[in-house]
Amino acid sequence: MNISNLFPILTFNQLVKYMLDSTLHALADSTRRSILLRLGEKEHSVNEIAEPYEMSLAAVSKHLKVLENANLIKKEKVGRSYSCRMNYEPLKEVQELINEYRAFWEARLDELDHFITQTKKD
Amino acid sequence: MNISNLFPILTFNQLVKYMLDSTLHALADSTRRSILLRLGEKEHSVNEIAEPYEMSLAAVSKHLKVLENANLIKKEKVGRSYSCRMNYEPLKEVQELINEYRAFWEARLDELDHFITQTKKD
DNA sequence: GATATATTCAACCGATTGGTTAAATATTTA
DNA sequence: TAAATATTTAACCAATCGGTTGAATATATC
Repeated sequence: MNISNLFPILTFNQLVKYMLDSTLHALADSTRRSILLRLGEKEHSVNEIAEPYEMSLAAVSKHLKVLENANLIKKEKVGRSYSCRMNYEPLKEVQELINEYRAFWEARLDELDHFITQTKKD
Repeated sequence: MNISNLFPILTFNQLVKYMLDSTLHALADSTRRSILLRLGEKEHSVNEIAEPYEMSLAAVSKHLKVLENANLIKKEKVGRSYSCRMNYEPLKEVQELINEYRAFWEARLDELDHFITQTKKD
Protein backbone atom coordinates (compact mmCIF):
# COMPACT_ATOMS: atom_id res chain seq x y z
CA MET A 1 0.00 0.00 0.00
CA ASN A 2 1.70 3.16 -1.21
CA ILE A 3 0.64 6.59 -0.02
CA SER A 4 0.38 8.00 -3.54
CA ASN A 5 -2.42 5.57 -4.36
CA LEU A 6 -4.50 7.02 -1.54
CA PHE A 7 -3.84 10.66 -2.27
CA PRO A 8 -7.06 11.65 -4.06
CA ILE A 9 -9.42 10.16 -1.46
CA LEU A 10 -7.88 11.60 1.73
CA THR A 11 -8.21 15.01 3.34
CA PHE A 12 -5.06 16.96 4.16
CA ASN A 13 -5.24 16.09 7.85
CA GLN A 14 -5.76 12.41 7.12
CA LEU A 15 -2.76 12.57 4.82
CA VAL A 16 -0.53 14.15 7.49
CA LYS A 17 -1.71 11.50 9.97
CA TYR A 18 -0.94 8.70 7.48
CA MET A 19 2.45 10.19 6.65
CA LEU A 20 3.44 10.50 10.32
CA ASP A 21 2.21 6.94 10.97
CA SER A 22 4.34 5.52 8.17
CA THR A 23 7.39 7.73 8.84
CA LEU A 24 7.46 7.00 12.57
CA HIS A 25 6.77 3.31 12.03
CA ALA A 26 9.65 3.16 9.54
CA LEU A 27 11.96 4.85 12.07
CA ALA A 28 10.87 2.59 14.95
CA ASP A 29 13.29 -0.15 13.88
CA SER A 30 17.01 0.09 14.53
CA THR A 31 17.98 -1.73 11.32
CA ARG A 32 16.01 0.80 9.28
CA ARG A 33 17.43 3.76 11.23
CA SER A 34 20.91 2.38 10.55
CA ILE A 35 20.16 1.91 6.84
CA LEU A 36 18.84 5.46 6.63
CA LEU A 37 21.95 6.89 8.29
CA ARG A 38 24.18 5.08 5.83
CA LEU A 39 22.07 6.27 2.88
CA GLY A 40 22.30 9.78 4.29
CA GLU A 41 26.06 9.58 3.95
CA LYS A 42 26.08 8.24 0.41
CA GLU A 43 24.06 6.32 -2.17
CA HIS A 44 24.22 2.52 -2.12
CA SER A 45 22.90 -0.44 -4.08
CA VAL A 46 20.60 -2.92 -2.31
CA ASN A 47 23.47 -5.42 -2.05
CA GLU A 48 25.81 -2.86 -0.50
CA ILE A 49 23.12 -1.85 2.00
CA ALA A 50 22.47 -5.48 2.96
CA GLU A 51 26.13 -6.41 3.41
CA PRO A 52 26.69 -5.55 7.12
CA TYR A 53 23.47 -7.06 8.47
CA GLU A 54 23.11 -10.63 9.66
CA MET A 55 19.87 -11.23 7.82
CA SER A 56 18.83 -12.36 4.37
CA LEU A 57 18.86 -10.05 1.35
CA ALA A 58 15.09 -10.49 1.13
CA ALA A 59 14.70 -9.18 4.69
CA VAL A 60 16.76 -6.08 3.87
CA SER A 61 14.77 -5.66 0.67
CA LYS A 62 11.62 -5.57 2.81
CA HIS A 63 13.13 -2.96 5.13
CA LEU A 64 13.97 -0.85 2.09
CA LYS A 65 10.37 -1.22 0.90
CA VAL A 66 9.10 0.10 4.25
CA LEU A 67 11.49 3.08 4.01
CA GLU A 68 10.45 3.66 0.40
CA ASN A 69 6.71 3.58 1.20
CA ALA A 70 7.39 6.13 3.93
CA ASN A 71 9.11 8.21 1.24
CA LEU A 72 12.32 8.21 3.32
CA ILE A 73 14.36 6.77 0.46
CA LYS A 74 14.29 6.93 -3.33
CA LYS A 75 15.30 4.03 -5.55
CA GLU A 76 16.49 4.40 -9.10
CA LYS A 77 17.17 1.49 -11.41
CA VAL A 78 20.72 1.61 -12.75
CA GLY A 79 21.46 -1.32 -15.03
CA ARG A 80 20.55 -4.48 -13.18
CA SER A 81 20.89 -2.92 -9.74
CA TYR A 82 19.11 -0.19 -7.80
CA SER A 83 20.70 2.98 -6.48
CA CYS A 84 19.14 4.05 -3.18
CA ARG A 85 19.40 7.46 -1.56
CA MET A 86 17.86 9.12 1.47
CA ASN A 87 15.03 11.65 1.21
CA TYR A 88 14.91 14.01 4.19
CA GLU A 89 11.48 15.52 3.43
CA PRO A 90 9.28 13.34 5.70
CA LEU A 91 11.55 14.06 8.67
CA LYS A 92 10.49 17.71 8.53
CA GLU A 93 6.99 16.60 9.54
CA VAL A 94 8.46 14.67 12.49
CA GLN A 95 10.53 17.71 13.40
CA GLU A 96 7.35 19.82 13.45
CA LEU A 97 5.58 17.24 15.62
CA ILE A 98 8.40 17.31 18.18
CA ASN A 99 8.33 21.10 18.12
CA GLU A 100 4.60 21.06 18.92
CA TYR A 101 5.23 18.89 21.96
CA ARG A 102 8.13 21.07 23.02
CA ALA A 103 5.97 24.20 22.81
CA PHE A 104 3.51 22.70 25.30
CA TRP A 105 6.31 21.39 27.45
CA GLU A 106 8.04 24.74 27.68
CA ALA A 107 4.77 26.56 28.34
CA ARG A 108 4.25 24.28 31.34
CA LEU A 109 7.82 24.81 32.54
CA ASP A 110 7.16 28.56 32.37
CA GLU A 111 4.02 28.11 34.45
CA LEU A 112 5.97 26.12 37.01
CA ASP A 113 8.69 28.76 37.02
CA HIS A 114 6.08 31.44 37.54
CA PHE A 115 4.52 29.45 40.36
CA ILE A 116 7.88 29.09 42.12
CA THR A 117 8.65 32.79 41.74
CA GLN A 118 5.21 33.66 43.13
CA THR A 119 5.65 31.28 46.07
CA LYS A 120 9.06 32.74 46.92
CA LYS A 121 7.58 36.23 46.85
CA ASP A 122 4.90 35.31 49.45
CA MET B 1 8.26 -5.39 29.57
CA ASN B 2 9.46 -2.15 31.14
CA ILE B 3 12.79 -0.62 30.21
CA SER B 4 13.88 -0.22 33.84
CA ASN B 5 13.87 -4.01 34.29
CA LEU B 6 16.44 -4.35 31.52
CA PHE B 7 18.72 -1.55 32.63
CA PRO B 8 21.50 -3.51 34.34
CA ILE B 9 22.03 -6.01 31.53
CA LEU B 10 22.23 -3.62 28.56
CA THR B 11 25.09 -1.49 27.26
CA PHE B 12 24.52 2.23 26.78
CA ASN B 13 24.14 1.87 23.01
CA GLN B 14 21.68 -0.98 23.36
CA LEU B 15 19.74 1.17 25.80
CA VAL B 16 19.57 4.12 23.38
CA LYS B 17 18.46 1.73 20.63
CA TYR B 18 15.75 0.25 22.87
CA MET B 19 14.60 3.71 23.97
CA LEU B 20 14.34 4.98 20.40
CA ASP B 21 12.49 1.80 19.39
CA SER B 22 9.90 2.22 22.12
CA THR B 23 9.59 6.01 21.79
CA LEU B 24 9.14 5.92 18.02
CA HIS B 25 6.80 2.94 18.19
CA ALA B 26 4.70 4.79 20.76
CA LEU B 27 4.57 7.86 18.51
CA ALA B 28 3.69 5.83 15.38
CA ASP B 29 0.00 5.77 16.30
CA SER B 30 -2.24 8.79 15.84
CA THR B 31 -4.38 8.05 18.91
CA ARG B 32 -1.26 8.02 21.09
CA ARG B 33 0.11 11.21 19.46
CA SER B 34 -3.23 12.86 20.16
CA ILE B 35 -3.26 11.67 23.79
CA LEU B 36 0.28 12.96 24.25
CA LEU B 37 -0.61 16.39 22.85
CA ARG B 38 -3.55 16.67 25.24
CA LEU B 39 -1.39 15.60 28.19
CA GLY B 40 1.16 18.18 27.11
CA GLU B 41 -1.48 20.86 27.59
CA LYS B 42 -2.65 19.67 30.98
CA GLU B 43 -2.89 16.67 33.30
CA HIS B 44 -5.84 14.32 32.90
CA SER B 45 -7.31 11.25 34.54
CA VAL B 46 -7.58 8.05 32.46
CA ASN B 47 -11.32 8.60 32.09
CA GLU B 48 -10.87 12.17 30.85
CA ILE B 49 -8.24 11.01 28.37
CA ALA B 50 -10.51 8.26 27.05
CA GLU B 51 -13.58 10.46 26.66
CA PRO B 52 -13.16 11.78 23.07
CA TYR B 53 -12.12 8.47 21.47
CA GLU B 54 -14.52 5.98 19.95
CA MET B 55 -12.92 2.97 21.58
CA SER B 56 -13.22 1.14 24.89
CA LEU B 57 -11.63 2.40 28.08
CA ALA B 58 -9.50 -0.75 28.12
CA ALA B 59 -8.10 0.12 24.68
CA VAL B 60 -7.16 3.63 25.85
CA SER B 61 -5.66 2.12 29.01
CA LYS B 62 -3.45 -0.02 26.76
CA HIS B 63 -2.37 3.04 24.74
CA LEU B 64 -1.47 4.77 28.01
CA LYS B 65 0.57 1.73 29.01
CA VAL B 66 2.53 1.92 25.75
CA LEU B 67 3.21 5.64 26.34
CA GLU B 68 4.18 4.91 29.96
CA ASN B 69 6.60 2.12 29.00
CA ALA B 70 8.19 4.53 26.53
CA ASN B 71 8.51 6.95 29.47
CA LEU B 72 6.50 9.55 27.53
CA ILE B 73 3.95 9.89 30.33
CA LYS B 74 3.96 9.62 34.11
CA LYS B 75 1.01 8.28 36.11
CA GLU B 76 0.34 9.12 39.74
CA LYS B 77 -2.41 7.52 41.79
CA VAL B 78 -4.72 10.15 43.27
CA GLY B 79 -7.50 8.60 45.32
CA ARG B 80 -9.20 6.04 43.14
CA SER B 81 -8.09 7.61 39.87
CA TYR B 82 -4.78 8.21 38.11
CA SER B 83 -3.38 11.59 37.16
CA CYS B 84 -1.39 11.41 33.90
CA ARG B 85 1.07 13.97 32.59
CA MET B 86 3.46 14.15 29.66
CA ASN B 87 7.21 13.65 30.04
CA TYR B 88 9.20 15.36 27.28
CA GLU B 89 12.55 13.70 28.05
CA PRO B 90 12.44 10.81 25.50
CA LEU B 91 11.62 13.26 22.71
CA LYS B 92 15.06 14.83 23.13
CA GLU B 93 16.56 11.56 21.88
CA VAL B 94 14.28 11.68 18.83
CA GLN B 95 15.24 15.30 18.28
CA GLU B 96 18.91 14.28 18.29
CA LEU B 97 18.22 11.48 15.83
CA ILE B 98 16.52 13.86 13.40
CA ASN B 99 19.43 16.28 13.80
CA GLU B 100 21.87 13.51 12.85
CA TYR B 101 19.95 12.84 9.65
CA ARG B 102 19.72 16.54 8.93
CA ALA B 103 23.47 16.94 9.31
CA PHE B 104 24.09 14.33 6.58
CA TRP B 105 21.34 15.78 4.45
CA GLU B 106 22.73 19.29 4.59
CA ALA B 107 26.26 18.08 3.95
CA ARG B 108 25.00 16.45 0.75
CA LEU B 109 23.09 19.58 -0.27
CA ASP B 110 26.33 21.53 0.18
CA GLU B 111 28.15 19.04 -2.05
CA LEU B 112 25.45 19.43 -4.69
CA ASP B 113 25.62 23.20 -4.35
CA HIS B 114 29.39 23.05 -4.78
CA PHE B 115 28.98 20.81 -7.83
CA ILE B 116 26.55 23.24 -9.45
CA THR B 117 28.82 26.23 -8.76
CA GLN B 118 31.78 24.34 -10.24
CA THR B 119 29.76 23.35 -13.31
CA LYS B 120 28.62 26.93 -13.91
CA LYS B 121 32.23 28.14 -13.66
CA ASP B 122 33.33 25.76 -16.45
C1' DG C 1 -21.31 -3.30 54.67
C1' DA C 2 -23.28 -2.53 50.14
C1' DT C 3 -22.84 0.08 46.09
C1' DA C 4 -20.85 3.15 42.77
C1' DT C 5 -16.64 4.72 40.41
C1' DA C 6 -11.96 4.40 38.25
C1' DT C 7 -8.92 1.50 36.25
C1' DT C 8 -6.59 -2.75 34.99
C1' DC C 9 -6.28 -7.56 33.74
C1' DA C 10 -7.15 -11.78 31.08
C1' DA C 11 -8.57 -14.09 27.26
C1' DC C 12 -9.60 -13.73 22.78
C1' DC C 13 -9.55 -11.98 17.67
C1' DG C 14 -7.93 -10.78 13.02
C1' DA C 15 -4.22 -7.97 10.94
C1' DT C 16 0.50 -6.76 10.69
C1' DT C 17 5.40 -7.36 11.78
C1' DG C 18 10.09 -8.98 10.95
C1' DG C 19 12.14 -12.78 9.68
C1' DT C 20 12.94 -17.27 6.72
C1' DT C 21 13.61 -20.12 2.19
C1' DA C 22 12.81 -21.02 -2.54
C1' DA C 23 11.36 -19.53 -6.92
C1' DA C 24 10.75 -15.73 -10.32
C1' DT C 25 12.29 -11.68 -12.95
C1' DA C 26 15.58 -8.43 -15.15
C1' DT C 27 19.81 -7.40 -16.82
C1' DT C 28 24.62 -8.09 -17.93
C1' DT C 29 28.44 -10.90 -19.34
C1' DA C 30 30.75 -14.91 -21.41
C1' DT D 1 22.02 -18.44 -26.11
C1' DA D 2 23.63 -19.84 -21.57
C1' DA D 3 25.25 -18.49 -17.19
C1' DA D 4 26.02 -15.10 -13.63
C1' DT D 5 24.35 -11.15 -10.96
C1' DA D 6 20.93 -8.04 -8.61
C1' DT D 7 16.73 -7.82 -6.74
C1' DT D 8 11.85 -8.94 -5.76
C1' DT D 9 8.08 -11.99 -4.95
C1' DA D 10 5.50 -15.71 -2.75
C1' DA D 11 4.48 -18.64 0.83
C1' DC D 12 5.22 -19.51 5.30
C1' DC D 13 6.10 -18.75 10.57
C1' DA D 14 5.95 -17.08 15.34
C1' DA D 15 5.44 -12.74 17.76
C1' DT D 16 3.25 -8.44 18.36
C1' DC D 17 -0.49 -5.07 17.44
C1' DG D 18 -4.73 -2.66 18.29
C1' DG D 19 -8.97 -3.68 19.33
C1' DT D 20 -12.97 -6.28 21.92
C1' DT D 21 -15.71 -8.12 26.18
C1' DG D 22 -16.16 -9.52 30.82
C1' DA D 23 -14.25 -10.20 35.26
C1' DA D 24 -11.14 -8.40 38.92
C1' DT D 25 -9.23 -4.85 41.96
C1' DA D 26 -8.98 -0.53 44.53
C1' DT D 27 -11.06 3.30 46.44
C1' DA D 28 -14.87 6.46 47.70
C1' DT D 29 -19.55 7.19 49.02
C1' DC D 30 -24.21 6.00 50.79
